[in-house]
Amino acid sequence: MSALCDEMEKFGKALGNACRYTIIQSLLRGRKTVSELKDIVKLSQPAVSQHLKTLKTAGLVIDERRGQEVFYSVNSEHLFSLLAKLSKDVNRRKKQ
Amino acid sequence: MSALCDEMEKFGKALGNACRYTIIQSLLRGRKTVSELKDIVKLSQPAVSQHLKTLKTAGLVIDERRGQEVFYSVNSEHLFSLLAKLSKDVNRRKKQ
DNA sequence: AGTTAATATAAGCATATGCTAATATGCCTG
DNA sequence: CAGGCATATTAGCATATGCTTATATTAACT
Repeated sequence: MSALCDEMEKFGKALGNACRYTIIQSLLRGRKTVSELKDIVKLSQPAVSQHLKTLKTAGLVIDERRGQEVFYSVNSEHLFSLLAKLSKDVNRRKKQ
Repeated sequence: MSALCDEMEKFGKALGNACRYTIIQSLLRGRKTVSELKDIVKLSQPAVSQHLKTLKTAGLVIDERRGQEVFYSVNSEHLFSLLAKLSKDVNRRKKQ
């Protein structure tokens, strides 16, 4: 399938999990460390790291190390662009 | 997790599969029967029916029987509302 | 260098997902 | 009502996903 389809598939998979959706929602309110996210979603640290890896692979989050902590934040540009593409598709549909 | 989260999770899972995404894209261009969709995504009929069931459960498509055929089309209202919710979340994020 | 804190990675396992093959259901037509 | 389509459902299986536990990495501090 196409590259866009691939992108959307990753986007969907990222969104298609309650924990990851919660993480994105949290990060939309401001960047957070892995520990902070761990407390929010109430999962083990490795589980959170794994979810963050999935989100990063989907291009939805960005990580930035500060000393021993790693801050995660949403990749707004990419998120915007995905939403824009989706909206475009939906809005230009033929009426039935 | 919340009902919205649940809704988004289903939305994500629905989108998070190349075939289902292709099906939605096709349906956005007009309603189609299961057979037509089968030819488009090049999967077996049962596989397509199963994907359609997933999409229906997520509220993304509507089915309508006409004789022995069943026409599927996108549930525009729900799709709009989901996209609107997502966009709202993304747009009201705090700048960092 | 040794220790501790924060995070990442790996291995293992249970459950979920996505297919196929087989069968059931619903609708039309003779 | 028998036969044939179109679609749905079921069972079974292979692979993917999401966790846990254990271990590795990276950075700060002494």
